[in-house]
Amino acid sequence: MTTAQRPTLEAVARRAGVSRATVSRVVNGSTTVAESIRDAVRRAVEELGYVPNLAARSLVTQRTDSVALVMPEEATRVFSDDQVFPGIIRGVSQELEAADKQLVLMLAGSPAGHQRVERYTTGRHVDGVLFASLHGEDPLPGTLARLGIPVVCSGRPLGGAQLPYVDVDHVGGVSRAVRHLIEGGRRRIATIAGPQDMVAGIERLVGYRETVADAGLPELVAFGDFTRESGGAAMRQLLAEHPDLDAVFAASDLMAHAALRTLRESGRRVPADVAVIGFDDIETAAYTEPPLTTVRQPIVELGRAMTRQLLRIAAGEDVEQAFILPTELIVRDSA
Amino acid sequence: MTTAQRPTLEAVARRAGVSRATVSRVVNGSTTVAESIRDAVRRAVEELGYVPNLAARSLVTQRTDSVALVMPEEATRVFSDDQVFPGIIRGVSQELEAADKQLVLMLAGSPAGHQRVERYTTGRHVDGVLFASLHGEDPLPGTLARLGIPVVCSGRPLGGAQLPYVDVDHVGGVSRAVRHLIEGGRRRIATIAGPQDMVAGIERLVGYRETVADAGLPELVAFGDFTRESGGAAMRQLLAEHPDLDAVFAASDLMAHAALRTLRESGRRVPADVAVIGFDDIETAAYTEPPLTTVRQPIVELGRAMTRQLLRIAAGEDVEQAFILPTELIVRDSA
DNA sequence: TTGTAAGCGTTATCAG
DNA sequence: CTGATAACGCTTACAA
Repeated sequence: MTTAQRPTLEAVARRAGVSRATVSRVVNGSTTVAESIRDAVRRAVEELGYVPNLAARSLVTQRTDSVALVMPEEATRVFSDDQVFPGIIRGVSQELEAADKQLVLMLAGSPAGHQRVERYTTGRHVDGVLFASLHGEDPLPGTLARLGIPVVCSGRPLGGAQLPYVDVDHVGGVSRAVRHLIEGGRRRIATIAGPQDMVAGIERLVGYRETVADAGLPELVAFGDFTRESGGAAMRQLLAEHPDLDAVFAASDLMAHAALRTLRESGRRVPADVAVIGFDDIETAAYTEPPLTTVRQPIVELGRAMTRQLLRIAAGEDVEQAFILPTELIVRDSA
Repeated sequence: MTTAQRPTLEAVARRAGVSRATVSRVVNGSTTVAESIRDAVRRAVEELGYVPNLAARSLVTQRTDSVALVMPEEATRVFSDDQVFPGIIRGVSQELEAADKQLVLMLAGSPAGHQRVERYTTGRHVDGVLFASLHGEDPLPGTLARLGIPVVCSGRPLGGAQLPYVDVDHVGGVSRAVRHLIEGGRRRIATIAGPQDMVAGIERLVGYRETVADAGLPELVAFGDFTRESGGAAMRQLLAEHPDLDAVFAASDLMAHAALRTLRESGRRVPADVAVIGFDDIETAAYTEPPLTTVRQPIVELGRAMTRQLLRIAAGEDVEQAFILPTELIVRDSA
């Protein structure tokens, strides 16, 4: 260890011939410092390569200038080629950078991981916590909120907790997609629904159900968990149960992708025999065979919006409990 | 703000009827504490819901128990459906969790972002820094190493710095792939190379060049930047310049995916007319049309290996400068 | 084995 | 506008 002693405020103060307090003021941009002294301090900081010790600072300010982003991990999908989580990370990261805060990423898959997250976040080691897409009714967000720690979730928290969240308009997007199928003359429209322990899975199914019901069409439902593998299985099940289906809305692009392949293997042409629409608009969607019509959700923007809300809460502002971003139907060749 | 005063060591000490030092010992697992006292302290900790203040702790220990993972961001590919970066994040995260350290994620795209990273990491706010796939000759890793801050890179650092790194066997993997093409009777084997300011791009091209040269075959090269879009353009260029090519090795699966589509649009059949092999083995590879033969790299393991090396360095151990993980050819239908 | 006490590097509160 | 000085919560010699 080349313990190149880092310069402290003290060192800078000596060099600049002022007190620690003054250096602190300059470093923190206080305006009540004489021009000449400020310059001298700045020079000393520069020459010594002084960088504030954040631990010392946060010990007294009670802030850490860091924010945790908690993601469920067990699901392989977190980092499969689904771009949802990476997109959120990116949006969060952008917004945090603008606010000069650090992103602490926590994957909470295993029970042990979940405990770790709990200990860390309840321990006030971060100024706020962002939850990405929870499964089931996780009590942690509520607990944190009760402790006064700023929290924002992506997706309405299940279990009825009144926590601020940001989400996309699932129902509207799905409804738009299903209506597109109906307008295209489809009458036996099936859906490959997502997991029913996640808001995204639940709401997209609601959107499907409402829309086919409004049109007086039957419900043809199979379930998946957003992954390709599950999508393929669900598609096979649908074909077995309803060989005459003429359209499928899949609650994720990955499932839609697998459905495309399953349909091809079963001898169906897309979209001639069966129209397919997905949800997400991942990059792959434009490259499937045929290119996938899908519902785009502004995922990076979702991450940014979550972060902005969190920072506002941390700053003591009031924010609306729900913040919903629009979705958009991207029409390609599959429907 | 429900400033529910968090209990401090002091509070626990009072409650347990011992000194702060003793509580500290128990909390940190010192063995030199009497059984009975330990239990009493544990109970007090439990009852008060005490969680150590990390800032205070790191102020005295000079450790932060956190590690930074720096990734270039400007490239859209960081969070496109390329699974490289997410995979690394996951591996790093797993290993860090085992070591009970936090992951601080830093995207260093813009010059401003890069500066932020520099300030933060040189400021010793983390116990070590992991660099994921740098572009060009970034001086930062070397600077940090000189400051005595543990550093590990993914991929041999360009510019000749003697820094510890972990990488996969690019050359071996590509060589294996190209030989597979040759064994399949291909003689006009082209490559869509990656960016030449990244080790992965450089080494994969080297692997191609060496192998075709050994076989006395011509070099047919076009460049991309690992993205789908660039892969499509490169494929078109190759077809224009060498309409008689009978195989393509693309330095990334995304580029291979786009090549597949471009070949189809040009009326070529894969693999009948042109065989295609990619690199990465992203999940999508199994779902392309036709399914993509590719070189698999153990990307999560890469993240884990980087982290393990970093932790060893931080613990004062010596580590080998290069740690290379094997790659594997996954044969599907495209070649 | 346990307690005392001295910092760790900042910021914040007062005087001056 | 500037400088002492007291926290902030914890670890760690050193004593007892």
